[in-house]
Amino acid sequence: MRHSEQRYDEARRLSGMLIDIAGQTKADFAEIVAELDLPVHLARAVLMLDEPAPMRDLADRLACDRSYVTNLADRLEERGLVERVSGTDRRVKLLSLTDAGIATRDAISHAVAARSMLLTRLTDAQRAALAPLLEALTDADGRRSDGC
Amino acid sequence: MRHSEQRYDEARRLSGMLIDIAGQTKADFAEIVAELDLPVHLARAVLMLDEPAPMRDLADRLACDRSYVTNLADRLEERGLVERVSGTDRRVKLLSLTDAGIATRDAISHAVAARSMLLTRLTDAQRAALAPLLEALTDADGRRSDGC
DNA sequence: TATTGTTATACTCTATAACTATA
DNA sequence: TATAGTTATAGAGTATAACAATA
Repeated sequence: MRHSEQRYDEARRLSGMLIDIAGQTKADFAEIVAELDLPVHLARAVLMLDEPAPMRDLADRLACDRSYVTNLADRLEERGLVERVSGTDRRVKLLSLTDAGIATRDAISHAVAARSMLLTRLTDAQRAALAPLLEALTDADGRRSDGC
Repeated sequence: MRHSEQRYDEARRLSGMLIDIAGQTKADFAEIVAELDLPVHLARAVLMLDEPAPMRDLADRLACDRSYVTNLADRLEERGLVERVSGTDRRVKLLSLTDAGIATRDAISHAVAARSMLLTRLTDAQRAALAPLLEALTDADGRRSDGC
């Protein structure tokens, strides 16, 4: 089983690095938004609200339950970052960024741009080489195993 | 701020892919070990026990509290996969794989080797190109942001 | 006194189920 | 009847604090 062990070692080494790097990426994001006093989930929701969106859509995009989106929306509203606005279908509530929410979103964007490991540690050529490899690895099914 | 937005978009796209891929890698691992009826944390601990190790070491390597390692050890022991053996320092207990534990570890290894996305979706040349990019991204500090 | 492992407990995160209002 | 959001609650996962034994 020598061959299988070599294959295992290579897979373990690479996937270990991938998982570490993704973990670092998440941790960097967490650190950036912690300075804005935001838990990661709230920050992710803010970034998703480029356009006002039904809470149900948020639940789908974050891959979590509607009840948890209610929880997130409550906390975002307490902080004055979003407002619930009614849609034409009166069952639906859209989450819409307030001015403070827009400012927060922009602050997150700029901080990520300034500090991302992907930008600070790789040259343009390296990033150009990385992108197609990641695309090859990305599941065509669009299976999102991330999220909640 | 046009330039900053472009940088942000590129960082977001790449880090999104990285996080997705790492998530898929973790999900694949979870699926493999679920077939062996093992939660991910127990499986990770089994893979770490190539050599018998003090519980404290496990806590460090898994980046979680000693009390949680007690929990993991209890569950691994219930399944007959590890034994607690005393070290020369009688405060210390080493976790040591039983024969069943060794068989389980090997089963995990082989299944990972057979099914890893990294091996099935990338050519040898692509993996060779990926490795140095991941190394460039890997934190020199060895900061482990993964774990518990 | 400091460290290992254990116990009991509490907290965070997230989901499930039941409910209301609207379609 | 089915869907959007809410509420109350429960479960998993993990940490904290206090403790016993040993160094």
